[in-house]
Amino acid sequence: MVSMSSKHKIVTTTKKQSKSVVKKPHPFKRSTVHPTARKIIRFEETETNNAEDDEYDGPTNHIQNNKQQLKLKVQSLLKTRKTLPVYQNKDEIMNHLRSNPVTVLIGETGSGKSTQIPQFLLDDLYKDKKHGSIAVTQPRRVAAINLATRVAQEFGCNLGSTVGYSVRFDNCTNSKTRLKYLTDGMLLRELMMDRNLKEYSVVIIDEAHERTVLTDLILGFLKSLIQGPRPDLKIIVMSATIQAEKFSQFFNNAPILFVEGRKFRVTQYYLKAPSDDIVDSIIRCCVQINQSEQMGDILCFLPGQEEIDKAVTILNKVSEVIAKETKVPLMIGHPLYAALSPAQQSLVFSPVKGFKRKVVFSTNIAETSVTISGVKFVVDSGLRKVKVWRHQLGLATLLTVPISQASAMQRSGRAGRESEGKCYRLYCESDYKKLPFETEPEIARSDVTSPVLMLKRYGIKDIVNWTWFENPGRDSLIMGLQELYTLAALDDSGKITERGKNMALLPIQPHLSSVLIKASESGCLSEVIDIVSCLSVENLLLNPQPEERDEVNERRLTICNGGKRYGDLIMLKELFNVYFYELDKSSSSADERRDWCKELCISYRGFKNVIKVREQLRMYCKRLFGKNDQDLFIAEEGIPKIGENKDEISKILKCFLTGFTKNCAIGMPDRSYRTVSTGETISVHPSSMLFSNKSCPGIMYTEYVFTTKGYARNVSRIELSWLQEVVNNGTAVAKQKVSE
DNA sequence: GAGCACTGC
Repeated sequence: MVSMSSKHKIVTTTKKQSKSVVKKPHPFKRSTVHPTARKIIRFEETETNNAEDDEYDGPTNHIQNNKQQLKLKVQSLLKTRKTLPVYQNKDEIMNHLRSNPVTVLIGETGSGKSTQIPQFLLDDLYKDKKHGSIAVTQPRRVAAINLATRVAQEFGCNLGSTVGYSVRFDNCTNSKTRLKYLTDGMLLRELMMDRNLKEYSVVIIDEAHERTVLTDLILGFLKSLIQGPRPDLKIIVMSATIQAEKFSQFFNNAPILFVEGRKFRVTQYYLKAPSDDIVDSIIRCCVQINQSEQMGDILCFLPGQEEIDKAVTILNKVSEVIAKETKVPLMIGHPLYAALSPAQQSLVFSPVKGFKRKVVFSTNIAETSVTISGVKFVVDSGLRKVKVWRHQLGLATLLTVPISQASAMQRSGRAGRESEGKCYRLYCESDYKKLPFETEPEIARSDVTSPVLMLKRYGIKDIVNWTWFENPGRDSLIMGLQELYTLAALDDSGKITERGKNMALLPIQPHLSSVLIKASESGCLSEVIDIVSCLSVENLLLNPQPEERDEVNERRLTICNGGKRYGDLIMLKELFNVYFYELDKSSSSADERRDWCKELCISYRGFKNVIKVREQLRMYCKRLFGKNDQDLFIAEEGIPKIGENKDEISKILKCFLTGFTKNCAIGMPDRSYRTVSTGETISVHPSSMLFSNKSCPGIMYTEYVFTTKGYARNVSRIELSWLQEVVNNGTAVAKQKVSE
């Protein structure tokens, strides 16, 4: 038990799952777990696997049940609720929550904090006939939806009535909603529209320990609210690990409550000497587990796709040989990372049949976002990949770095969800002790242009001294402010401009917002919306396997005549046109579109998201710029053929140039490119349409990434005269704003 | 001739 100073109240809980309910597993037989334990884990799970995520496809017509059905469901669920640690300590917890404006609640996995506490508070609201509703924020969409669904059942209402949720593209609430689960991005958006959050009497920040940029921002806003216009607002910070002190101190030493969860013991094993080949070590470890341990699946954490693909290939080769020679289970290796198609991802959830053992090689995705049942052994490389933003250079670097102790704990915990487990750490115990306690928060290594714009939109004058939960640092903030000034979102005095206000409301990064606004002034909004939509969807263009790379490139080039000459932005528009107009107009089935995506190695699911983003952007543009359907739909008469219209292409690319003036490089006589900002050499990324085209006078790119060397991604050809034009106009805009 | 973790509006 954790000991804390007297100001902190400790709530211990009821008996842990006793050993007696877990039958001792027979060697090489899947261990049996007490049915109650399984139930709790399943019901309490706030996360879900990506297979379900794939099923989820935007606004859904949720099943409406009648009162009798709802009541029956409530009764059947109540039994399970009563076994939850939070439920059993209800009175003690509620006394604290009632008597303190801010409470930090540390609840381990399986404690029931995310489902039960909001309901207790809801009961209070009704009992006391109080106004206002409860917001519970989540870092992920799926979690918000699943929690709301579960809690609506427990509470006995239809989803979207008293209990509802709100995530991008899907608002499932009505005027009667009193308990709302929402992503932290959604709450920030609500804050922009209603600065005092007057709708709410309670705000709960769940999973605060993950320390996403958006969660950190919300914490800052909440503190300024309770110190100012909303002293009555009740705040509960929920976290899974021990960052409690930091949260407590931020909120003037708010009390900390501990609620134990239900989890099983995980034994740790370390290497005697450090490993120099992590893939080799991980394979050896799996083979060893397979030979000496009881049945149960293995989950391995590796830093990235490269190591994972390598490990899967080796394991599946080795495993077959070993299983033939000795009487051990056949190991089946599966990769798991975000860039895999949903179908490939879902393979990790299907249980293996027969005398086999599933081995999943995963990135960090399995640390929080995806839960795989049946895992009894975790093998941890102790490494992860992290994107670090260098604000001085305006460039992102992708580094492989050691994880933190908190992260190592989280990874090993994945072995103890259903029964006792084992965790093999492929590093020395002495090295473990040298690891940082906590992962560096995201905001400290991210581009803060967008957060700064949000604060400016909210009316914060002194950004550096704002109530930051974690101040990203003066230099980083000043770079953000400068960036916004160049985008004409701020004027000379640092005040937000009308343009800046619109930029803050658009659901895309500031640079792209700026491009969109320029496009609405230049009369090419419809085309630019299509391209921006493609750019804001991750993993739209997948990497072809090496053996089919040339073939896929050839196919893409055949379709994209404009892209061949003008680069990747125009290519995206050409691909969009085929997907949206040609395939649709020939009334082709979904299958045909799916095949087309497959042939070109494009994510089908990604394109569906592109359509959603496009719809949303069109709606915002109508509202913000007073555009009507005609402005937007004018290009839709007939099938647009962007590749044949030179003037149109220049117009579009010039719009992008206003947002990415800094991201340009000039062609040198030796055919290399030098950036306009620092004069450094930059290479066109080999995935670009312009990779083999060495004759551009200049290039513009939306991303500058350093891996083995500096690479420009999403590259377009530009004329040097355009650059001059835009720079002149840009200063003109800034000057005009000052004189206003 | 590269190869990139994860979210969110």
